[in-house]
This record gives sequence, C-alpha cells and structure tokens, in this order.
Amino acid sequence: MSGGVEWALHCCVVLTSVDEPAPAARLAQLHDVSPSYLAKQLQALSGAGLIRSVQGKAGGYILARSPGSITVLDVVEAVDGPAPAFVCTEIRQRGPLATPPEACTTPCAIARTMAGAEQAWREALRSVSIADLASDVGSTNPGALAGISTWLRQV
Amino acid sequence: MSGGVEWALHCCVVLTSVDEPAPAARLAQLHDVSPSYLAKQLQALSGAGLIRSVQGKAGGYILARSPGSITVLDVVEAVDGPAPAFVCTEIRQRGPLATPPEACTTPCAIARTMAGAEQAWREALRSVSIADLASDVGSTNPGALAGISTWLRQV
DNA sequence: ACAATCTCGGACACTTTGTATCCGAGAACA
DNA sequence: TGTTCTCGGATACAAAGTGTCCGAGATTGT
Repeated sequence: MSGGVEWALHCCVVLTSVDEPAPAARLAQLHDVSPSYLAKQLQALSGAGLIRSVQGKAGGYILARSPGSITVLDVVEAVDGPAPAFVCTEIRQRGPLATPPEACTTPCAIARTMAGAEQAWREALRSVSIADLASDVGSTNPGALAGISTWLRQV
Repeated sequence: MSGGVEWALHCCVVLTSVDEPAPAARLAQLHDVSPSYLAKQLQALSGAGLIRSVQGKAGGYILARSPGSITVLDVVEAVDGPAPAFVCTEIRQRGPLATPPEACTTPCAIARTMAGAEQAWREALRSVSIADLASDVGSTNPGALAGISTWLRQV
C-alpha cells in the first residue's frame, strides 16, 4: 500500500477541527513531511470529492462533507486507487490443458477466495469514519486537536 | 500484491494430485508462464517449508505437508513476505506539535484500524486450505486434476 | 479596475520494488 | 565414475512509487 495513505488520513483528522481552509504547505510543516508530495495526495483527495480546494490568498483545503460520512476506505481508495490488490489472470485458460472458455462462467476458487478476503478488509475500513478517528484522538490525547487548530491559524 | 501469488497457488493445487516430484519447468509449461520466474516462487515456497524440493534426475517439487494443513495465507506470506501492507510511520511524534513519546504507549487510531482490517483479511485467507481449493476444482471441473496428473507423467 | 500575491493543478526526474533471466552447485541414475 | 537432470542464488530489466518543480487561476488590497 502507498505510504501517502497515512499522511492523507492524518490530514483528514486535522481538518476535522478547522473551519477555515488550511494550506497544503502548512499541513506539511505540521507533520514534517515533503510539501510537494503531500500536495499530490491532497490533490487525489480533492479529485475524489472528499475535500474541497479553495484558491486565492486565504485558500487551502477543507473537508467537503461531514466527518461522519467520510470513511477510511474512501481515503484509501482515493489515494491508492480503487483497483483490487489481486487480479485473476485466468491462467486456467492457458497452456496445453486449458479449460474451455465455455466452462469458465464463474470465477475460479482462488479468485473467489481472494475477493472474499479483500471484501472483508474493505468492510472493516468502511466501518470506521474520520469522525471516529477524531473522537479517539480527543479521548486519548485531550486538547491536541484544539492546539493544532490554533497553531494552523498562526503565521 | 505480487502477481506470482496466483501462480504459486495454482501450483500447490496441482501438486495435490501428484505423488511423484514435478519439475518446475514442467509446471511452467503446463501454465504457460515464465519458467525462470516461476522457479523463484517455488523457491520461496520451499524456503517456507510448504513444499519440498527433490534434486537429481527424477527430482522436482512435492507438497511437504497435508493439503488440508496448508492455508492460502501460508502461500501468500511465503511469496509476498509476512510484512503487513500498512506500516505506521509515527508521524504524530514529528513536527512542531509532536506528541511526547511517553504519551504514545499504544498505537494510534489509524494504525489500529489498519491492523484490524488486515487481520480480517488474513483470517479470511487462513480459513481456506489448499484441500478446499482442490475439492472445489474437482466439483466444478471433474476429471481436470486427473488429466493434469497423467499429463505431468508424460514426456 | 488593476496589479500583486498566494493558492492549487498537472507535468517532470529519481528511487525502490517487482519482474524476468541466467549460470553454477548438488544429487540421483546408468 | 561419469552423465544428466534438478534446484539455488546472483544478476539485468521494467514498472510503479516517491519526490520535486513551475505554470494556471483566484482572491485581496489598492
């Protein structure tokens, strides 16, 4: 999985506690990561409609929807792409003993197993929202988001 | 995920129906894939103890254990490595507002969510064995494994 | 109305991982 | 004992991920 997913998730949690747009450069400074590369991830989130970009002098990024309606799966798919990790090559239809195409109406057992496992993974990520992550941070580290919110406003 | 996982799984299913060692080159010919690259995957399976290599003139690969005791997860971890897809960089401890290390006794909410999802994925793969895959092939395509078994013996 | 300044957006190099290949070491058979 | 076949690790090639840059566009203030 792409490493930028972690950055994107942290940024979404941070954006929960701000109401004014936050510039990408400032978010990168907060996390001490590459500003240019973080911009790429934020672009992906913007393209997926999870966050909204505001251009101009006081521009930046803000959440496009309610934190409770954005799931972790949404962020992962936006950054890493919606393609599944396992893709069946249908090698059962290749080679000297290839099974005829008319007998391949359903996916093979291997493909079904992999698809089921990825479905379970996807479901687990869909059951957690950005709001859940933010509330967890608020309980384990009280006042952290408030401090970040004020810090983002400062010059 | 590495594409060689599919090849390795198909080879394990095929090895279910043979009792004599099957050479890697013949398995590659059966599936119409790169012989050299398939050899790499079989080496990984051999190193993990899932299959056993027999050198010499009538050598090849055979299953090291009962098909029911080898899970799909075993094969995936042997080929793709046991490392999890998501690795937490602990970026909460970086930047100007870094949380102190003494407050980071437990993994953050993001890391826990990802770990839980991967656990569900791993559990789904662990619940399916090579014997299950072979029996499925035997029911949807009767006689296929028998034909492969005889073909592997031929010159 | 206009210019200045700050923002995002996509196009451009570099590094790491995955893909594919080859030849040497070792064991069984004649 | 020699031959032939096998696996095993070390070696090139390709693709995707990582990181960076500059131009297009909008807002703010004059």
